[in-house]
Amino acid sequence: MTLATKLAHLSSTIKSSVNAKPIFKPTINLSILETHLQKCQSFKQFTQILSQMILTGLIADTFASSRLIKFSTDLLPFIDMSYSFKIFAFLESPNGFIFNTMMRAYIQRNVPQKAICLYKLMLNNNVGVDNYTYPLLAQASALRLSVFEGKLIHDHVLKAGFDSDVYVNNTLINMYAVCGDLSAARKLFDESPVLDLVSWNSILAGYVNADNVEEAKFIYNKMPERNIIASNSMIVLFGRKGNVAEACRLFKEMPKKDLVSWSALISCYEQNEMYEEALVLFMNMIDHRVMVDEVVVVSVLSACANLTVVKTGTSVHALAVKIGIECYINLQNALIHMYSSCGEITTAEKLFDAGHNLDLISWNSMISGYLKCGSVEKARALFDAMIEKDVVSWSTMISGYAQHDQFSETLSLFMEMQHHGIRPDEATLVSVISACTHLVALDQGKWIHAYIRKNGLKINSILGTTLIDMYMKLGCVDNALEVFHGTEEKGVSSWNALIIGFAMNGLADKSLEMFSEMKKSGVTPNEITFVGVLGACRHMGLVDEGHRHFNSMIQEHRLEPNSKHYGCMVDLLGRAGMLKEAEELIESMPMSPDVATWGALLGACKKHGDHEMGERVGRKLVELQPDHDGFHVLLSNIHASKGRWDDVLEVRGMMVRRGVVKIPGCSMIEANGIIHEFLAGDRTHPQINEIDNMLDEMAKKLKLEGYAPDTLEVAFDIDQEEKETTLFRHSEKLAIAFGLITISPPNPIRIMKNLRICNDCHTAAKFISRAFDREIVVRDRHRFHHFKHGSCSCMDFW
DNA sequence: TTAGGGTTAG
Repeated sequence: MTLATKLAHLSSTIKSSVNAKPIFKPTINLSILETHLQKCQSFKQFTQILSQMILTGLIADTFASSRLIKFSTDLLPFIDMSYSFKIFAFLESPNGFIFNTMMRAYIQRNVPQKAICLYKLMLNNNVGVDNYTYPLLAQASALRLSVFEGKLIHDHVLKAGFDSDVYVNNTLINMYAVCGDLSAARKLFDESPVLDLVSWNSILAGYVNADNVEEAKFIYNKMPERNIIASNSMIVLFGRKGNVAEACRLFKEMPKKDLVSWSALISCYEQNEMYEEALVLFMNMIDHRVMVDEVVVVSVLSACANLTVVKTGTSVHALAVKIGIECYINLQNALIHMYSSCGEITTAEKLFDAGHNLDLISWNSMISGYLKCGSVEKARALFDAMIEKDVVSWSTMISGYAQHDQFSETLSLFMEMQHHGIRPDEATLVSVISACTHLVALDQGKWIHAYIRKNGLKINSILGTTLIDMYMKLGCVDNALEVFHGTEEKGVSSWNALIIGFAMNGLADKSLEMFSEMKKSGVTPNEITFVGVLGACRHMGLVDEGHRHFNSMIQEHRLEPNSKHYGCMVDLLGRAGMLKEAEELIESMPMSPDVATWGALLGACKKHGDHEMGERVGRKLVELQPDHDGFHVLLSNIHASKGRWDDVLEVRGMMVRRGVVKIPGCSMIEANGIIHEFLAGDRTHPQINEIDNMLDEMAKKLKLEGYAPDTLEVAFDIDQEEKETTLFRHSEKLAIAFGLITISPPNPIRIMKNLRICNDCHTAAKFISRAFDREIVVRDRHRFHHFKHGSCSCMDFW
């Protein structure tokens, strides 16, 4: 559309929109126009001025119409841009001034493409461009992030001969920098005949935003004059790069600081997880009577959220109200986030309900707040109510499920996320993988690993650790190793996952080997490392080596052993039959021994048949934790193994009186992507008949192999044959039978049990692995058992 | 004659 047709088209619109018949005789002229416009209070008054201008013909005066356009686009908030454009289009021959004003208005409203269109219109209609036009065009290209367009503008600048105008050059430098073409920006900067402070700041900003510390430092050091904006940018850059010391040094050296300087350093602390320092500096800032605004308050609130200091957060909130900045959307987000992070969900709820036009961040904060205080359902309801969700919303909800042990929901929500085409990030995948681990969903876990590889996602230290942990816990040692070697940033946790994983899988020597390799590579072991190392010794029965590591932990690495480490040692000694030493170690503990430690000793008593000590420890334990099912069961089993059925009944009676419910043994197995669960004696599985047949076949084959049921495991006073039947319907055996039917060789049959595998099932599994020539992997509450050719990786030491 | 401007930092 040419300008002429455009004008013709629009002049009819504008004529009908203004009051063509003013009540008063039109009196307007150039000398009073400015006063009228300044006094103009409403759209109606404005249309009266406009109609008077049309009727008097004043509109044809370019100066008058340029004032009209300036007021309508910039000074009168009740006139919208489309109306201004109608006036503009109505003008017979707008000059360069008027074009520039319109372009500026479009750029301010973030519609740069219209500014570019106007420029084309200018060229087509031979409207003279000037040195004010090009900075606007450079800015428009910068907003559109189009170097292509920016280069064209640059060409026009050269042709039109404005290349020695410092404004023009500065906006072009900025355009190149914003669009990421730093070499073009630098070339222009180096070749520009005119440079001022803004030129230096613009090129510096380019390097700062590109995180190019070298070049930024070079420019900063060469600047003819240190200016506050440049120093502020450098603080920001150092902060982003984690170089807090440099940022601090620069801040201290600055002869003059402004609000942004303080705020930059506070945010630097906040970004580098130095939350306390951020708060201290903020207090300092207030003491120095520096003005505070909403940006710095947002940083400070985030620090409060991370430190969960709701008291400080509340006073910062009060300050925000006092200085009248609480209406800012970012501030509202920060407040809601702070309160919900601190567990003050009711306060967060109030702000959330009262706020309007709150953005995604607030919704996400509320979801995580609800999850933090355990209201999974409320979180889900809010999540479902969201019209727009981002990856954070999905990840928050997904990890919420995982944190509340709702692993099936974790996976199904992840599937839904995929369905919506949302790309998961590392945080999402960590939760999903951990859910796979808990559900023994190896196929799904492998699928996610493949997804990571296919999509080229970076395996950072946390994600790597989660994957290693999954493969180890699912008995896939080789895959775990492969992930470990493929992880670039190996943190102490990556090593830990490997050390613990090897130990768990019965490869204690590998575990200890890794430990020395870890030390060689310069990674400092932590408490968790020693849980793995001592665990490895425990699984192998390496009493001396265990002692050595335990002592080195204290003497060499200056780590304080916690109850877990003591528990390991007690278990190690106890299993080796050194019951006396184990009991002494418990008594020497600096902290009061936890139930797990006593439990380890109780287990050892049972194993070594120390009835006297077992009873003593057992009674202590049931007193210590009267609601714990396992200890009652263990105590009653000790009695049962001695055939003391009266005592068994007494313990069982105690359990009934105390309302202790024995957690039923449950085995899980994944087949074709579906998780199947079996309880002892379970007959609910749809393929129960086939399973029954397989159980019969198993029984026959096992008898031939010489298997004898270990009826001592059945702690009920029932007859022998009945005991054998009960034994043969243990959940592990049901799962193995099901595995034999559904999982084709050579794939191993992988089973997870919530409790420890019982003696008889352990023996039976060994026999089955030989009789059926199948590999069986059972992960129980404690560790792994890889059954192959009639023996187990734990070498019967568990 | 009168009128209009650019850039950077938390």
